[in-house]
Amino acid sequence: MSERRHITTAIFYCNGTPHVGSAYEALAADVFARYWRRRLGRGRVTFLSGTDEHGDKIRRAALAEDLAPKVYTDRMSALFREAWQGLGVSFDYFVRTTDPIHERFVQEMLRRTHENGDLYFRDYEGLYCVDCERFYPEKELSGGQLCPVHNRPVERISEGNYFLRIEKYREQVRDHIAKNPGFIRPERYRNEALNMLAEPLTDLCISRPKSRLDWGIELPFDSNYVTYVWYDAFWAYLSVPALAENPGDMDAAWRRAAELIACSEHFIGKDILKTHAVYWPPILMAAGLPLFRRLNVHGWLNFGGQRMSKSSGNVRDPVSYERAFGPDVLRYFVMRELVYGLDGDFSEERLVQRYNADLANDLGNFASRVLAMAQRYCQGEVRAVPGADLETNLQERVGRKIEELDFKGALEEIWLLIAEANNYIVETEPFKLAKDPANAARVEQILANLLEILRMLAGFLEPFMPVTSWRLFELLGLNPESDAAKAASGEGLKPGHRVKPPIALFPRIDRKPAA
RNA sequence: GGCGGCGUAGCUCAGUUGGUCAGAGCACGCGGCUCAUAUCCGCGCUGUCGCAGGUUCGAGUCCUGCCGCCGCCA
Repeated sequence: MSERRHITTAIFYCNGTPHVGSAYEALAADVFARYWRRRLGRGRVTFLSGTDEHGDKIRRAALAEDLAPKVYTDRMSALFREAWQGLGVSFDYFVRTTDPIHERFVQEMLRRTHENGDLYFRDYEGLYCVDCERFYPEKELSGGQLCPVHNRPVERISEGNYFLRIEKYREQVRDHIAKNPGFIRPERYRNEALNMLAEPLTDLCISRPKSRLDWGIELPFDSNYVTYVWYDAFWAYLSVPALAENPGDMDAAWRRAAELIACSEHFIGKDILKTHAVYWPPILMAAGLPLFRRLNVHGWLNFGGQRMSKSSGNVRDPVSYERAFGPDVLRYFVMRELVYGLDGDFSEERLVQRYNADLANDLGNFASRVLAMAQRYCQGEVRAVPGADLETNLQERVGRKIEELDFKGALEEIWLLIAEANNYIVETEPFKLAKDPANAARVEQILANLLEILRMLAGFLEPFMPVTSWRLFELLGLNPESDAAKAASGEGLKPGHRVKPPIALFPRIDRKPAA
């Protein structure tokens, strides 16, 4: 089958540093991407993240530090890229909206949309909030002339601008959502989207006059204007990967973009549901492209019960957690603790609890005791063919849960296997049998089975905990690259294979480390 | 103003279409084992499932009202 997936995180607006909330999104998308890579093969999956670098707010932030916008965004964008890399986020593309390739693609899109006749020019006068980068109708303003979001004065601005006809596509979009239950998920967000599409839409203003703001992509048909930042940013999902293979051939790139969007799984936060459920589909249609495959909407990550945000000052640097607790720990925590789609709470105390209970006591200790026994009773050698009676459909159950975005449930399934395996040790008592040489064969069989379970665990864990998975494969004397792929298949350990002595993968944390 | 969600053991939460669903994990207590990171295994513990009514043979599970949080739209 020619099934493909194009998985994207939001294109992060880089006027601030990455925090645990944005990391959560990148991590969820990464688990999903890693899962599909194993399922479909590397060549059939692309995974993209990136930064959104145009617009007034960025220009002002740069100005405040006395920097040229591009110099400023070079720096900010690198922070995101490095943070994701530090967390093991395995993107294939990290797209910057200031990338010349992206800009070229956006201009092509503008040309096509213009030719299709869905752009028009008109004068517009309204009350504008610089921070929101949008106009407000008078009745939405709070306290007379204040922006309802930022509580600061709006400016009256009159200017000609280009608009995109989106009301024209509203019925079509609504039908699509109504007829495709999985298109927006979880379902609560699908219902909200349908609600938003119940009333007529105001056409989207997609330009800014250069006289007011020149930090943007120039319209190919009017050099006095640049695109509005939102309109530009959506296309980061497609621009660079579409042009990557055929830098010179716009028609080929356009066909590639059509393929990519049709298999796109967007991961976004609920704050940008409207832009993605209501605006993005008509924008695509106006450009003559198919719709994306799915929108996967997640909730907020609170910190100690409070909304995590730059303004409340409780943002945390996600990478510092990896440094303090070790690789994969933040990944494990947010995937295991939070229900995708719902708001969740993040706290260091919970993280330590999870770490000790699940990682140190269950997973780490299990690996340790199995490898120790293999060493002590079999000199680190596999001496029997692992039993065929081992759990076989776990693979399927875990996979289904990941596809449904039930990351928490998938991990619970995996931990059930650890519990069963621990139980198996208690029931069979290999450490007792080993005291009598007559039981050697039985002990060797039990250990072969246990090592095989460890091997399967290493495979199941890879999407969630890539470093841990890697280490487990190494401890098992296997090659993380080549052997990981067959982890869950029947190709298990063979007699004669040697494994290594245990190391403490997750040392218990007795006191809170200074993070 | 309109629409929607949430409120279940000390803590964090699961709970499909109404009938062994009153649950899981953590924490706590007792017992077992000693291969293992004082880890593992077994048993136990606490709840009027926000409040008040209603439908039903039977309701966390449906309906109404109320209280307390929180979203979205306008």
